[in-house]
Amino acid sequence: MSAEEMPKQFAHQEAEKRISQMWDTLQVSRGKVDKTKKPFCVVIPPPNVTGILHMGHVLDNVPQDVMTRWHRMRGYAAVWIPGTDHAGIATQNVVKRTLEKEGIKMRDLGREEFLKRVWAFKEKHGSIIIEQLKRLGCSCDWERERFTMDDGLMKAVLTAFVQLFDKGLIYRGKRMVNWCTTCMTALADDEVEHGTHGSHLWHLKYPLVDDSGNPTDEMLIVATTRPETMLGDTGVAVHPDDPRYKKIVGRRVLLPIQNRTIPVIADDFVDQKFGTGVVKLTPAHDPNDYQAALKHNLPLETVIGDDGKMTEAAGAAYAGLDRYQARKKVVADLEALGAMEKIEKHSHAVGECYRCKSVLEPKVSDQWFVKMRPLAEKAKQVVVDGQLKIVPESEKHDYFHWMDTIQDWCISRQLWWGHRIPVYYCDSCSHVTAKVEAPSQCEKCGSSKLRQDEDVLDTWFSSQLWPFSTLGWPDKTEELNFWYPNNWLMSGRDILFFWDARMIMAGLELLGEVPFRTLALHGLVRDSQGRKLSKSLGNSPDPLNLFDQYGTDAVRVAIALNYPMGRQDTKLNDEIFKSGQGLVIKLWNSTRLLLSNLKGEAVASDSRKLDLSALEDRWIISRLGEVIKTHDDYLEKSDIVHAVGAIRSFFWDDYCDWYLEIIKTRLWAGGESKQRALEVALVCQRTILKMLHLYMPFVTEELWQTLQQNHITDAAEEGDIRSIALASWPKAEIYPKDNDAEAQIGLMASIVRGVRDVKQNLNISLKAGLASKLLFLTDTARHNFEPVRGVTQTIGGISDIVEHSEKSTPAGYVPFKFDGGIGYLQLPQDIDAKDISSKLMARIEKLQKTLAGIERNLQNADFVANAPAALVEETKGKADEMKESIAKLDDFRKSLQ
RNA sequence: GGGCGCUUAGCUCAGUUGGUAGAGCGUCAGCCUUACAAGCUGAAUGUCGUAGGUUCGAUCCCUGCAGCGCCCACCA
Repeated sequence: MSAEEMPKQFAHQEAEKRISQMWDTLQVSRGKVDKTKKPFCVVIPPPNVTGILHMGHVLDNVPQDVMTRWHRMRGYAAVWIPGTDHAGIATQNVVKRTLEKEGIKMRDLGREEFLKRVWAFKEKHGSIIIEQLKRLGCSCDWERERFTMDDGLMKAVLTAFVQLFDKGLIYRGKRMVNWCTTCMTALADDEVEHGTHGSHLWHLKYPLVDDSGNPTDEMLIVATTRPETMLGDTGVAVHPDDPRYKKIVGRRVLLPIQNRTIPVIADDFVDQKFGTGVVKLTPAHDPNDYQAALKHNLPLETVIGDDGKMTEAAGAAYAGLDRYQARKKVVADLEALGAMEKIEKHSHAVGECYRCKSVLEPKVSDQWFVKMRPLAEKAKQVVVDGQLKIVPESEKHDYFHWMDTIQDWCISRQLWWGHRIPVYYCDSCSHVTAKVEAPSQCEKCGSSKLRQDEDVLDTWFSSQLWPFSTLGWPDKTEELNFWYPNNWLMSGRDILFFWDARMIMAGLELLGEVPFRTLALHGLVRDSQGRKLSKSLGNSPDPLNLFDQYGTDAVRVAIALNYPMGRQDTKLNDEIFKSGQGLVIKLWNSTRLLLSNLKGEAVASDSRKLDLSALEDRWIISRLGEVIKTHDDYLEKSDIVHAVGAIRSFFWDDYCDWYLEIIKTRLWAGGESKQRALEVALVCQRTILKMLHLYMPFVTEELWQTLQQNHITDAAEEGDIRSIALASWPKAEIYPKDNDAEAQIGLMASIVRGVRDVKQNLNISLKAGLASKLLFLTDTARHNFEPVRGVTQTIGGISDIVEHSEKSTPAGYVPFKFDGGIGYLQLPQDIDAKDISSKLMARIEKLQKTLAGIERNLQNADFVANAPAALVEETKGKADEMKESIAKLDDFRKSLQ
């Protein structure tokens, strides 16, 4: 594609597809074990296998792609491993609902048949999210794609279970767990979301009974938020020190409706100040009550079943009723009996299922648990001693707190879709064993009557192995040896505990080493009103639509520039994507400018040996070296916002607005000077493309290819030029820092801005070539000016510049301030003196205000005495300069009258 | 209930050895200047949440308060 053919715009839709194919062909994202290189490994947070791409994925994956591409270009043996998660509850529910639409009930189908359906569903939908990640431009090694239930990972999961089981870190126990009546499974504690609900506090009257069991007139009032559970009450508790109730401890009350008597016990878990200070005890349906019942030997009465409907034990009138219908009926029945003292408004936190949002029931059942204490200690230590870095550091607080207060992890789920727990029970001798391969007979008694546990493992049990299971663990593969620990992991801070923390514990326990060196956390994206993105609100933009509309590069760079690092969340709006698109266009057009000046000629340069005889060339090259360094320093700290921001402002402000404008005259003039300008400009352009490639892979590849086709080469290039993704990362050190050039161009820019300011204010055309005089206040400024005299005239639209050494403002000239001096611009004849005068007055007043502030400081003896001498000097200088400017402006204003 | 974070221009947010505040967007004014009007040039705008403290000097450090948000938590 030559300059003449270069389209005016980047046709992103067509180009992205073509470029993706090219990358596939060149295998740019293939990661290979190469011991001559440094390893770099990132594993993707595996999206749900049946999921579709949403903004959360974009947020997770853009920085991972940036880091992977960066390391690849820097010569690391980089690999980014993709894959998907079987997502137990979520996937099972999706398939279950799909079947229900066809009138098929999961339980009727049976376990085996149902699982066949889920696998079929997975085969059909599993590749969608992977294809979408490709569209996002993710440079994953697609040949290494894994699935948490593929054969290798299945083996890893079972091995992990068996190892932990054999170490005694996994045990089975009867506990009160969180039960979802919709998903019909137990959940771990952190799978519970707490929502505050407006509800009521019902005060029920339980009559005390006399010795022969007959109700008396003495009433005990109990307060409850769940009146339906009273059907399963097996006791009533008061605080042992509560003077109101001390004397009734040990007596019994009559439970209304059920008409049985239950004991009054004393326990100090009761809060005397809450409600009436009397707590009804429903051990089967409340964790506190359960603990109290264990202590006081109270029986369990299960009145709510696994499906959320009342059981037979609730009584014939209630059995089969939904728990909320039962609540209404219990309240009505108690009122009819005169057993309702009062009903108060009350709001309280209720546990909800993180998957289906239905209110959870506490339920006593046999479940499998992981002992977390010993694991947590180690996991905490590696962060304390810096083996594992958490970015931003502020997240450490939450991490430590979680580790400190950790409870055992319930890992068994009453689901079918997942890794079936590899535990075998012997029906003959009751021996329990865990094995990776299903045993055919009991290892203890030889019996063949073995039963495998019915439950499956929590999805997160397999996810926690991801950083090493994807590398082949438990086998000792060369990948595992080379790429473990991973270098960097990015995740939303919402899964810090679900996933990140558990990977750390699992990695330490099973491999004896941290799973990754750096854990980078990001906040969430919200809509323009600050609300969470959700399907139900309809405020979640479909990333694929955004890719179509703005181009994938625009979306990626917009996200990078607005990245919610750490704690803060980021609000999304169309503006950021539009400005991302603006950057794509700017990049495109800057390349067009250079190519249109080539006229098809090849430009072979060597970025190590540029002819930098022109000042502006020295300047931009100096700035270029600086920005590479700045960018890399930021990325080293995982600070993607400032990293990409540094390139953006270099590209737009320094390179486009100043450098390209300055060299235009050389480009038009032709000759040797033009050739040198092109060489320097193209070195910059190519370097900018490389740096922006991390963020905008498609358009930079397209432009890179265009440069290649135009035979624009760099002898210093060390990478594979067939794709920019394989090219070598720019080296800051080959671009000489030039402080003089920076000071000189800085001075030029300052004078030009002053002239433009005057012209704009006086409604003079920017092109009008007016004469100017300059009064230098420092020798440095005088010295720095000579080399930029020509450029200043050209860029500033100044016909002639002479030095002015007198104190007074020359007649017919208007003064302006620049860094290191005062300039005077010749005034055209035809200007409105009155208008200018008032504008000047306003400006003078503003300056005087600032000056007053500075002088107050100087007049303060304490400041002069205590502040550093250099600062005092600097402040004095500032005050003098400002006084000078004010005087000049005022002289000029007077001269107009 | 406990812990943490945030509060800076109209909006979204930067701002570390404490020295009188910046960007992008928006607004206003002027430019179709032969890469880009999705562009260029310039301008306006702030008691840096509030009340104190430390200091010569506080957006920055300390304390109280208010508002907002997040995480954790078995108060029926």
